[in-house]
Amino acid sequence: MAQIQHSPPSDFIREIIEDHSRTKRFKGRVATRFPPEPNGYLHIGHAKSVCLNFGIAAQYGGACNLRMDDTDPSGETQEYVDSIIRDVKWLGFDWEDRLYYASDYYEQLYQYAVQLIKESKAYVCSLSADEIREHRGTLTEPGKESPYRNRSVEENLDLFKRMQAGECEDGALVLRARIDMASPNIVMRDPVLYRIKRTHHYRTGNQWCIYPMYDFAHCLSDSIEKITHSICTLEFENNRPLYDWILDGLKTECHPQQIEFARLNLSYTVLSKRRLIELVRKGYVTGWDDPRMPTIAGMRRRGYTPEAIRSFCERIGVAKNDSIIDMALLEHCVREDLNEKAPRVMAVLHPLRVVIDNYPESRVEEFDSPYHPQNPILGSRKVPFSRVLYIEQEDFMENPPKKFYRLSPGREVRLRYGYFIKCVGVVKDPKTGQVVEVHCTYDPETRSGFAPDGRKVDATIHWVSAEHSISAEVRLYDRLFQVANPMGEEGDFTKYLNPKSLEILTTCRVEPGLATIKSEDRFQFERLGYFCLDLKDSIPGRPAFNRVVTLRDSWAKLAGQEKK
RNA sequence: UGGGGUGUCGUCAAGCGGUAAGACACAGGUCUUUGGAACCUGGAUUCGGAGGUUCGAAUCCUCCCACCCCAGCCA
Repeated sequence: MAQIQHSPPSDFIREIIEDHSRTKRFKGRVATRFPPEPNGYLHIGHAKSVCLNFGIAAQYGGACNLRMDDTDPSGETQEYVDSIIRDVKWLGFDWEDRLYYASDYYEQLYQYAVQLIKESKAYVCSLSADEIREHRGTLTEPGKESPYRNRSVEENLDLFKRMQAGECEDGALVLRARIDMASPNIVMRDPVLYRIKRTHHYRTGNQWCIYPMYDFAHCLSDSIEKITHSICTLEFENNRPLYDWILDGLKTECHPQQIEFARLNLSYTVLSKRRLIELVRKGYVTGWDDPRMPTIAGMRRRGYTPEAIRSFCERIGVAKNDSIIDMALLEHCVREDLNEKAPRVMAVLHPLRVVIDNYPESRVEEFDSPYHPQNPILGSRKVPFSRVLYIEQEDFMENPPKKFYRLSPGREVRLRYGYFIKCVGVVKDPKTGQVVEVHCTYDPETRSGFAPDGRKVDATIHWVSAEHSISAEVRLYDRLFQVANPMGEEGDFTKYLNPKSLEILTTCRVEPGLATIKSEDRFQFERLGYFCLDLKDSIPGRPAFNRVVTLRDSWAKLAGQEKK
């Protein structure tokens, strides 16, 4: 099976890097980093950034660091660090020994701040948070200078030391950059560099009570790690002048180039950490790894493969346009990957009892059934066949419409890997009129799947032997939201949650071979979709499967059109 | 009504002054022991709009319009 070859990715960021290579801007060196804040789980949007940063490093012979951007102790935890490490690794990337923490730079960062003060480029401000906001001005009006802006270097040094020593209340003092209160760019109006926060830090404990702000910590962390290209999302474009101002002011040896790209948006879901946390906290989903979540952990549990996610991240491209990618593309990537490598097995989600009237009561046959129609390397297994079977309720219709060509009274179909059967009667529930059992006859001459007389059959349906199949739970997942862009609609986004995003089926029957699997391997349940064993919820003898994605279904499309 | 960005098919996205790639989606068709997969075909006379420069403009210039980001001691 040929691997799908995609053209080598090219985008404006790689163009910039190649330009830098030509002009020897960084002596031809390329170093990137993926810098998540450990205050939540990674999602598919992060995956885009991970693939970009690690991908670029690999492509240009450089390295990509994994850095925890942990500069705000509230909300950051070791659990999140662990999940990030697990997820990036699972995605298939390797940072070798380059796992860094901004919190490991606190001492250096502090010294840099002292240097800035000594050069009169930063000052300690005694204004309250409210006052600072009032002084900041608005989008159209310049700000006012703080009355503390011209404290002497000595006083600033002393005050900053006291901040650090824990002599002040939270919020009493902040360290600010002395830039320009009249700047049209609000970020440059004497931004706060350090704040006092007596909060326990998951790594440094109570060692520090002052913490650097993002703008101060990030550029310097990049510089300390000798990053060449600091790739981030568009909302930081306004912050780039500050990034450069700090590094210029400190005359650091390494001054990385910040480059911004558009963050990923995906239709029918939300991709902001705030919103995802809300879904988890308020119990709309069962956790960060709920298979409906767009988190790496959720998609993994759902059954998405790292290869599919990487392929998706490559195909969506990298640009500066705000965009919403169609979820259908992600699903396509998942199908494309799973089509190639998922073994085919048979499972009946909504069982309908079928009795083969002319098949001997106690007889059992085994049909050798290949795991993959195009790839014999995957091998085959034996599937037991007997007089009583289950087929999919949907595969039988007593009064079929024109284009329905599965089983119905008087019609003949092929059982996958087995005989032709013909419907000769139905048994109905006397109360409801529902068909509860279908009677068929089989043609012993069609064991090969073909009739010696050359007659054809319109459909092939899947089945399991009633006696030999095992019971399973199957969860059918659908899109989390009912609307393509929940954040673009009126009111609270949770209003648009899809009430049918999860359907739990408890009466499914699967072929016996599935009783013993233990890994998170994915299968194709023939004609239904791709399914993945749920390690968390399976119990011995009763597996639970998550539907990764359906197969493309032109019948459903047809049937849906006729309803309209 | 400041500053920073972005506008090319339904959704993404190439294009870098020489006459609109590709992918997904969609619509037809071939094939088929999965109504799957695979394969073939179809689609922007036009690039947010209006002017201008040019033999020639999605690409250059001018003006206009729309959308996104910024007034956390979050990142």
